Amino acid sequence: MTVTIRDVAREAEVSVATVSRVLNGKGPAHRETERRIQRVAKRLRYVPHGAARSLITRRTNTFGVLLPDLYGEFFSEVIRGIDLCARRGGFHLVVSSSHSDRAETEAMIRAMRGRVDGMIVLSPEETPPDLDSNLPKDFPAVLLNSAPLRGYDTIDIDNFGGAGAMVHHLYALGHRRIAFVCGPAGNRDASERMRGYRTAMRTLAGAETLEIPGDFGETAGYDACEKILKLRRRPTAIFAANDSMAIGLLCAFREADFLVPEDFAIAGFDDIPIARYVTPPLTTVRVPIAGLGERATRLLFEAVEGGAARRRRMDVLPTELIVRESCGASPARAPRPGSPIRKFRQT
Amino acid sequence: MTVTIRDVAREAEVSVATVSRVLNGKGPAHRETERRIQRVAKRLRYVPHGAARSLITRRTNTFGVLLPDLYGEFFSEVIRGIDLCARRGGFHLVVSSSHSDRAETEAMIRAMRGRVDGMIVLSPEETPPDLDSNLPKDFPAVLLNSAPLRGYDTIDIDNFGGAGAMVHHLYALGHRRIAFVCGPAGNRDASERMRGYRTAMRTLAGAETLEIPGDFGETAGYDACEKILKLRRRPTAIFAANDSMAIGLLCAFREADFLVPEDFAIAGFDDIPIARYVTPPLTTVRVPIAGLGERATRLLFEAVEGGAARRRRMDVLPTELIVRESCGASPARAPRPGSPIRKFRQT
DNA sequence: GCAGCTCATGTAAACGATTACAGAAGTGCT
DNA sequence: AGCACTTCTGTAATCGTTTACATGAGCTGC
Repeated sequence: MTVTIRDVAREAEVSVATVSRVLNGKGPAHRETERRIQRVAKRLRYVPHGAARSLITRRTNTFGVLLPDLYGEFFSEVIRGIDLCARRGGFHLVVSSSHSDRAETEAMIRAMRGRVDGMIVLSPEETPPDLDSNLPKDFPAVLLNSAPLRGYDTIDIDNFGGAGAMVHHLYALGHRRIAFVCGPAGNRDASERMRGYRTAMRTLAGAETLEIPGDFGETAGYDACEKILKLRRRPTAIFAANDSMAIGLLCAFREADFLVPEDFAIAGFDDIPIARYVTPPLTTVRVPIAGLGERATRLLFEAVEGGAARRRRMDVLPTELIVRESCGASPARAPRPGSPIRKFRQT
Repeated sequence: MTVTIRDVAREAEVSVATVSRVLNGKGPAHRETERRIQRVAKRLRYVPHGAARSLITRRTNTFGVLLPDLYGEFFSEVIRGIDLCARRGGFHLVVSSSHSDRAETEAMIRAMRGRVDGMIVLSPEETPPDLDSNLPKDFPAVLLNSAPLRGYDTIDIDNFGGAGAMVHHLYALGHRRIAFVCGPAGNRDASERMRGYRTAMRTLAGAETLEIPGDFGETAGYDACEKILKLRRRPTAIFAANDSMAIGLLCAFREADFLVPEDFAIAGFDDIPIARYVTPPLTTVRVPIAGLGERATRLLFEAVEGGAARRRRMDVLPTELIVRESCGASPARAPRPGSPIRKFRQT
């Protein structure tokens, strides 16, 4: 049906071995034969069959990436980091999202065997998927945003420290009633951020805790606003467990005609690219998202080359407090005289 | 090295054929044998080799997706649509971004042969990549956002019509000097949108055209603001060729203490998810982004099943004008009395 | 005139699965 | 007994490559 190396060989009146050698530039070949083979291959539109090739070479030059979901800027940035680094090493990517169904996730992992040389698994769940029973022994894999798992490299973010830093920042600005909009239950990033929030709040004199449920989506932030406005004793600052929810909050407060940061300080977490472009620009905790993907990929390259004996790594990437305007702490800008916003500020 | 079906067969004291049958649930098998094989397979951590399997079955259950770049919300939405539809049909995805280098793009296309059953190629360039010489004859492929290419299904967006609709909307709001922030040169979506802008402007009495270069990135929008403020004769409305640039504009005008929509009306194109959450919510042209991916995938399924004889399709998806607040035309909301924003509005 | 070399090419064995076909064993029926 | 039939299992071909090894031709140098 489709044209194979045999067809090229027959047409060019040589053996398949010669065709293979010529097309891969290995071994010696007569100038004339070479040209003939190239010409025939082009005419027949011959494209080598990847599966067949990687079956014999035991190399796919491909990495697998397993994500919980492809939605949102966070994941797209992670993939971007991975892709950048992978292509630099001449590798392709198989991306699969698993929709947080455990059985499906593990089925996907199995399906990658023989198609990829290594995997990056982004598993935000509290307990990482069972790689051991779904992958051959010593299969190179790196876990992202995950609890450590023996036998595999893991990369984690300092969610705990980042959340603590943000709480201290808000406290230093004079806020005492600081609400926290939680992430989804069972999500490790979410629970670590919450733990950071709680721990920090406990150490601060006069700090009043308030936790509002959420799920990392813009809508959850939007809904949280309503809940907050119903309270008798409203918080003065709201710390969302991620930027998407913070943006939802921003939007909701604007619609309700409240001002940020004057009426409420709002902070996020992640520093997704859009965060600096919203109004007001979002104070947040920067997570080196693309860097995360890049580092994972580098580790994976090491794992693929290093073999089984290699020592596993367990990195925790630092986060960084990014102060913009949504909490009222940015360095004062001089308003253009006579601009409407100036009057507004004087109100 | 890694465990194969032979190892399982040997350990379970049966032939490889039996192991294959049992593990795939095909053909009859003794209860006892079945259990034994399952047990051995689990103990040995046997995972079938994808390449080997798909070599003989001539099925990979995988689609390839070729993107120009993984950056930004647009592409992540497209992939999401594709993924959703593909997984519904039990298919995986190989995603590759090609960084707008033609040679690399075509190398990627070739590399997919034998690894995927079909491809979706998102080629925003003016001239689509040369699929014919890089794919076997009759290889199923769908082109997205592309000029029609014979032999392949193509899906396009009504960029021209959408841009025209936006211009008419702005004109109807009283704007006459309407600037357009262009997309990157050589990009088809960008040039079609520009063509729509120009054509519409030409038909409208008193409309003054102004074109500012751009590249679809937030920064380009940001920079466009500066250029506009330097003009003696400033436009009253600015139509950005995509939402990212519109968001950059929003941010820049806010920093320069101008008001949107009071001082400048700003419109975008795409309706990326974040567009309704920025301040003010962005008036834009909705492109059914995820739907685009979904439709492409459905076509691809058809192409894979339908074979070569199948008639190729050439769809153009409609766009929709989404009126929010960034052009001042939204249905008036009643400001909460006494809210600071109210005073501000009266200024 | 032949060993020894290089160069160009062919032969055939992998790689790890699936599956058509055949064979063996058991059962029921005439 | 013999036959047909079912049920289970094994043998071996196959998918499309790569590559170790063999082969043969042509050359050099003695």
